Amino acid sequence: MSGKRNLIRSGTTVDQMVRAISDRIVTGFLRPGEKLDEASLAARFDVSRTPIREALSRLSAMGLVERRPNRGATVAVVTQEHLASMFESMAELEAICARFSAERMTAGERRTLEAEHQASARFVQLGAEEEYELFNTEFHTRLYRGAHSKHIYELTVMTRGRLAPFRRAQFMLPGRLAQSWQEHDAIVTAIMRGDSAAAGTAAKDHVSIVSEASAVFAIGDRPKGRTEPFPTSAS
Amino acid sequence: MSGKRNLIRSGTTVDQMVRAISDRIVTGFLRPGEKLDEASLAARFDVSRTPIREALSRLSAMGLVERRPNRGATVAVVTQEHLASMFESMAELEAICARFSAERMTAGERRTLEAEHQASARFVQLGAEEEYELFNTEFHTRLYRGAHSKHIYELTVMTRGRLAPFRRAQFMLPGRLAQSWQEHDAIVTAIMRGDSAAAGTAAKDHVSIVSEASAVFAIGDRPKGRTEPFPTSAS
DNA sequence: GAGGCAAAAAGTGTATGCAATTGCTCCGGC
DNA sequence: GCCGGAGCAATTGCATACACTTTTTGCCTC
Repeated sequence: MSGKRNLIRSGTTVDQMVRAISDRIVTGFLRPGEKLDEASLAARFDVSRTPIREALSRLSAMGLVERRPNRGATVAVVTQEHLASMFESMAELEAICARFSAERMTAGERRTLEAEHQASARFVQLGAEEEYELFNTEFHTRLYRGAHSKHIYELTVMTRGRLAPFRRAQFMLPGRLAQSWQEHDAIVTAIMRGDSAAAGTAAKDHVSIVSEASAVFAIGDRPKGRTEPFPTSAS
Repeated sequence: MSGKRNLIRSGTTVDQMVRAISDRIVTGFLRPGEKLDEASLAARFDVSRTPIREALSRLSAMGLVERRPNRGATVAVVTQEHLASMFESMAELEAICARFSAERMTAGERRTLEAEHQASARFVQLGAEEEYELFNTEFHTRLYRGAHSKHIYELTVMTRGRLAPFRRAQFMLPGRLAQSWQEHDAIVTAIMRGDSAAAGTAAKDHVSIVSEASAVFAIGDRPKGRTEPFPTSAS
């Protein structure tokens, strides 16, 4: 009743539903294991069941909800173990990307990577977390692209997307910005040297540290009812 | 018209459509880049557009078709490069699984792995390709499970599923059975020793060789109109 | 004759209604 | 008192109808 969808910014209806539902899951408004009734959701957002169904499909593919035929959908229960497993995978994937980047990046790609990385030092000095976070995403994307392997890229981006809800607060920790830059520096240096092994381990360590900083934010541990909006797409 | 769906064995209608369409893609009856019109497909299989749409969504998630909003779906064009990228990813993923298996498998898992592997030697002697192929799938699944990392497992199984259409003929090559067993043996030996590095490289090499044997079978290279049935699910 | 605009046709996206499956409750039997 | 089955309610799956977007086609203008 209260959900007037013409207020929410556009895109196809399904996209809106995906955003709306994933937001409610990620913010803890919908608790893990909770049943997602199609009719209720449709009524809640004032749309028909059709886009809800498709949204649930997509969310299922994203790993945020689980669907069983003829039995409806529930909010995915992400255990501490599963979360750890995802971070672990992320570390391995980033390591692969870094290794491949060290071997395969073109001269131009290397130049840009290094230049942008050096430029980001400014954000660290200023303590500009917002801007650094933005750069950070771009930095990693550059690494994924540099691997020159479309499928690795897809796997990595997908995994990052699944992890996005859990890593929001990583730069809140004091000194994290400077440390992150140092870790990036190790990766960049190794890549510039073409040292794939070093690049791989540096990348893996980088993610592992982020992992530890974020592990506290498992969905199940979050208090109910948080409603502030934030982007769920990791871009 | 000709598509009597009550003859096709059961499961939900969407499942049938997924099977039917993916079969037609994989057998080359539907060519890469070809437009998939929802209405036509619905008429062809004598169902409504609703399950067709959901099937296309799933196939899109599987990577077999590509969808663009408001512009319909097309059969995914898998280039030689993309295929190589998938095999490369597969090699890396299997390497990770093997490494983790070497480190984390329980005593029971190791015992079973070794026992089953030894038992499979019999299939090699007999030249029982069918049975060996079945065992082979199970062997690799055991490896993925042994990594004790749910997300790595998911990524690996997903990638294997995407590759399944392209690796059918790998055991047709003469001597491939025996060679495959030898490669498995190297992996198993390393895992039993707990030598994760050796297990990783052995697994990577194993996949790389399979990759070379299968690379010829890119979808684009296949003649049109092949209709013999074969399983599309990699189980 | 070429380019562009507009209207119609084709096709996707969404809504609604009906069929089928699941899970539950209630009744009867052991 | 407990277990099992039949009927019923609730919910998902599928079909059909309608709305909107995109693309094509044909006409008009330059």
